[in-house]
Amino acid sequence: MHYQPNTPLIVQSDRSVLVEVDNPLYEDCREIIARFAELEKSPEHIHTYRITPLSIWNACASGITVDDMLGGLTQFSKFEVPHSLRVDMTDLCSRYGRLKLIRRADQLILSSTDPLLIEEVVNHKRSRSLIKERLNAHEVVIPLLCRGPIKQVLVKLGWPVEDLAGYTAGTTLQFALRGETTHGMPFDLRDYQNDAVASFWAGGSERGGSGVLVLPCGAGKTIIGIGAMAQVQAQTLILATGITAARQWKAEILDKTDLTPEDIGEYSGESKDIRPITIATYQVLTHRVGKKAADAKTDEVELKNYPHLELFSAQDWGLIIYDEVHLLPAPVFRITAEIQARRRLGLTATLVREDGREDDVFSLIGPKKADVPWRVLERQGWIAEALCTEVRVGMDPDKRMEYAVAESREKFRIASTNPNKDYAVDNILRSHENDLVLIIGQYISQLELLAARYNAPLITGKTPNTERDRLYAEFRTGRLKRLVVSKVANFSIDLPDANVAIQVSGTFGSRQEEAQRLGRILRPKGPNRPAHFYSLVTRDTVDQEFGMHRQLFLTEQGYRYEIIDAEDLVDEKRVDDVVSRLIG
DNA sequence: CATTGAGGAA
DNA sequence: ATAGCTCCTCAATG
Repeated sequence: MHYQPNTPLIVQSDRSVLVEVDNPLYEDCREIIARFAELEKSPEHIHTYRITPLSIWNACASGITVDDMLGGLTQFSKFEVPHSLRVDMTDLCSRYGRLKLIRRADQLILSSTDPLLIEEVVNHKRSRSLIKERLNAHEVVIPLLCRGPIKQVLVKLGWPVEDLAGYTAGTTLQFALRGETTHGMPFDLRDYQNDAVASFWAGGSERGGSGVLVLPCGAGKTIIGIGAMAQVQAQTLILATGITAARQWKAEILDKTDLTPEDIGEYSGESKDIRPITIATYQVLTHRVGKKAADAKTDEVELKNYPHLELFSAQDWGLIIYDEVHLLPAPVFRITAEIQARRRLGLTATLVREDGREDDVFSLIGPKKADVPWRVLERQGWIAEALCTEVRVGMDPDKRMEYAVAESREKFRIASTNPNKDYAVDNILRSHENDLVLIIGQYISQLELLAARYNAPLITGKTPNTERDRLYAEFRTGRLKRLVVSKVANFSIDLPDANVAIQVSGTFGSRQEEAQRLGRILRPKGPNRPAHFYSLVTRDTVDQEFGMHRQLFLTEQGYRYEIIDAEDLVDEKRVDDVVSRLIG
């Protein structure tokens, strides 16, 4: 029976793992367990991670063995790792790859060395209908079109399939990466970018060529996508979240490769241009015709209602890139199930989806091939060091009364727009007078007040694009030092970088959003010039609870929030003096 | 024929 | 579990 009082972990048989944050070994420990466990809760002192089947299988797919996992737990665990958990994890790991999809002649075959498992698949009512014929005790034939659906079903039954059936090459498109950009800057993939491309491609024609790469904002996801394209050398379909992202892809491809504008088409609401490299928006693909709200209650996606999905078979694509795979909409899952013979690359900052379809990403796009933790890039100097602070603000008695009697959805708004947050912003701004500051929030009315208070321009969804560009340009030159932005900050790619972001309100617990917003300030600022991220929450309200949930993802990435009380920000100067000075 | 704005969907 | 944003389409403007 071993006992190590000074290590930070408590490992429990219910697959939960508790980590002491204040332990000196915390950092080392977190880096190891984050590879196969998901962070569930992150209050001040003890964080809870959970080992899930999917987190284990993703780890297996990125090359981590059960010995690595158990070794990591044992190294940092105070008490002996429960025997039942060892057995449990060993079992889960052994499930990955117990079923394999292979191709023989023109047939797609599901095979296993375990005849009982084949028996189970043949008999289960969910998988039965996807089987064409039984060959022998170890093999069944799957119709070519069921390659996606069988994987989807089996992962839900607890049997993740390793897909070794290979890919069609697609129409060849030869191009080369440039040694320097159009601006004459030397260009080369960074080491971690090369590694990411290599892990996507590893295993050659069968294993390599489908999967998800998890990378922080600012790590150069497009560059890695371009690296993968260069590896494949075939016509490529790229799916992006929006039209700005699509154009960003085009600009990057033109800048970093010898492809010309004629090679690249945009398929969006505005233009339906199909070229050897085509970049489409998720939105245009999910646009449907015919029946409207009436059939919305059925989950079943009728492909004929989505005419633009034909884009997937419009060309003989050799690679399909899914940008921001955690946002992939349902109809795109549906069509992706049918094109499993095409190489697929998913790119994302987080595998977590708020809709819980992580297992479909796993089955249909592919398992996680690699991830690069944010803190690792920070240490290498590719992204800025960030200091995150949660500022807890009190609420005045009259507001507290209003809050107490309000409906639950009103409570959120009242707490989020607590007027005392303004004073906290005053004080934060005072310590960042020479910095470029973004003030980000969720309620337009709150932002209007703040914009007026600091005489700073406000950008919302209805700000015309020309006006946005003008303000962005001014902010970039530094003539304009503070900018108030609404949720546009979550989408707009050309939003300039700042060193300071102050979040005055945010969406209900969205980890995604918090990550996006922190990403805004992560461009390197030089040594000893950290970026600052402040998140303002109203003490003892739902605002504080939601704040905690939003922070989960960043904590998982290794960021630590300092918690301070707004009252401590106030120094000898009166708040009113500060305000008048800022406005005047 | 471009640009602009309203309305709807997710 | 909101409010907000984006992108779609269609129609009206100059």
